[in-house]
Amino acid sequence: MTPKASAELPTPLARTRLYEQVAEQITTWINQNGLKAGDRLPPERELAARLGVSRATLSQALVALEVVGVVVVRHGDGTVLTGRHSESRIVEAIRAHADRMPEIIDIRDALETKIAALAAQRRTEDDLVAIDASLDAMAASIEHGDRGVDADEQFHAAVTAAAHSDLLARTMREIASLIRESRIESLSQPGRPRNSLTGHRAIADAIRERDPAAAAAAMHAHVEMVSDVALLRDDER
Amino acid sequence: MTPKASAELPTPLARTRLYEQVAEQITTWINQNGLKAGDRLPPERELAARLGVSRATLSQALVALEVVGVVVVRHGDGTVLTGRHSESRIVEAIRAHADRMPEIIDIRDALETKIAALAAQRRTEDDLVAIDASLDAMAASIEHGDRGVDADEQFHAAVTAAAHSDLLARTMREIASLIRESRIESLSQPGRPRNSLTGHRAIADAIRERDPAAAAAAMHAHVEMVSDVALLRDDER
DNA sequence: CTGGCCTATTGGCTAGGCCACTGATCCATC
DNA sequence: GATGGATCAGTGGCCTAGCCAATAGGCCAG
Repeated sequence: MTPKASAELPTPLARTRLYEQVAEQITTWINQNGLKAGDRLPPERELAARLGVSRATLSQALVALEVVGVVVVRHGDGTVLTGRHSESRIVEAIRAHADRMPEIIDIRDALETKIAALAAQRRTEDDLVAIDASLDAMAASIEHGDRGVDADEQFHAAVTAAAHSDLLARTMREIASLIRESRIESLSQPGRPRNSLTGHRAIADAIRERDPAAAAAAMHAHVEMVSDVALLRDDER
Repeated sequence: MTPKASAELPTPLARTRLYEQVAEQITTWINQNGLKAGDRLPPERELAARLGVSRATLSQALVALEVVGVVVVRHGDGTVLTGRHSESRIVEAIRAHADRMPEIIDIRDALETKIAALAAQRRTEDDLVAIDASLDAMAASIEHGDRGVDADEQFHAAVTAAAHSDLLARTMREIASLIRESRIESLSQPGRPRNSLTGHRAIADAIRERDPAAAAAAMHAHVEMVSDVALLRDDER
């Protein structure tokens, strides 16, 4: 059988489910009206009527959008749009718990310490150049009275790159936005940026010397230092 | 503001929607029964009845699982499992690179070492009981000439729970399937299960003694030991 | 101004039902 | 024997109708 089947005649036929179309319509509507994070969708009953579908179907569409991270449905309140469309599930879950700063520090410590150690073992000359550049950028930034948030991120990114581990890098990226928040808080404290820079230099030196243990220790100390701002807000740990 | 915030009163309250729990149960069930791609879920009517929810709710759960890519629901036919489970983007990316065993070990070392240290600080008596139970299970399993893969996972899960960090636990879960592969490989080597058990005991003891440094060291040694099977296949590290 | 209470609004979930699709089987036709 | 149509059981798609539960905001007593 299947004599020729030359041309692609069979055309599997795109069978879409209603909820998919509804979800599509909703996102389109959102974009057309330029709705932003925090804005509310109409009540389910109304929206369902307006779209000409049952509430059950609309509900499925909302579940889909919720899973994808476009909206968050709040019982008794309504359906609101989320900002950053697709953060990882991890991040969403944590953000929901609000003040998880201690946990963020924990995982950051876990990952960055290992990253520092690996960087010390694997760094190339190019990696070193990138790290040094970020150090200079931070120094200059502080000189300008800036907090050096960007340069700080740049440094950690450079070290992460030097570790040459995709998995670790990706995982760091997943929780990056969470870390960024704690970073800003920390660097906002007086004198913090300069202390942070000192910590960075110690880490960079250890990496330069290819000393994994020292790099890990320096990074650990750095993360600890950076974290106590969080401890101030939440001393139950 | 933030008057005291002493005890953990606020209790953000984990409000989960029913469909989420249902989806969770289904995936759990899938894993427990070792269902693979192409296998079929029971009919909606039956499954709904078995789970004690309405068909509408089950349908929402299926939509969620479909969006995440776990299953594909076919009108008139049934619900079938797809290949690549609901693995995170990280996992997918890594798996694409196939032999990333070394990286898996890196991140596992990073996370589990920290988890062990935290567990030593935070473990409750209940945690200890769970850990000991997994130890016993593994011993019994080995006695039966088994490889003790399940008990091994149980142990690590118990330790992770003892660390009391959602973020860390979730991240571990994200890469769990990756780790599982390396685990099976390792435990398949002759004598490995017994060595592994010894390592577990050392970790458990350190946690019992509330000695974070020792726990971290023991876990690190354990991960290293477990890993050299990977090194055999890939010594470029 | 605080705290308790009420109520309208809005989502959560269920029950039950009919329709549409799929696959297997049977059968008439060629 | 092969082909194509009809049928039927099983399964998902979607709907209607309705009650429950959470939220926010207003009102009132202290």
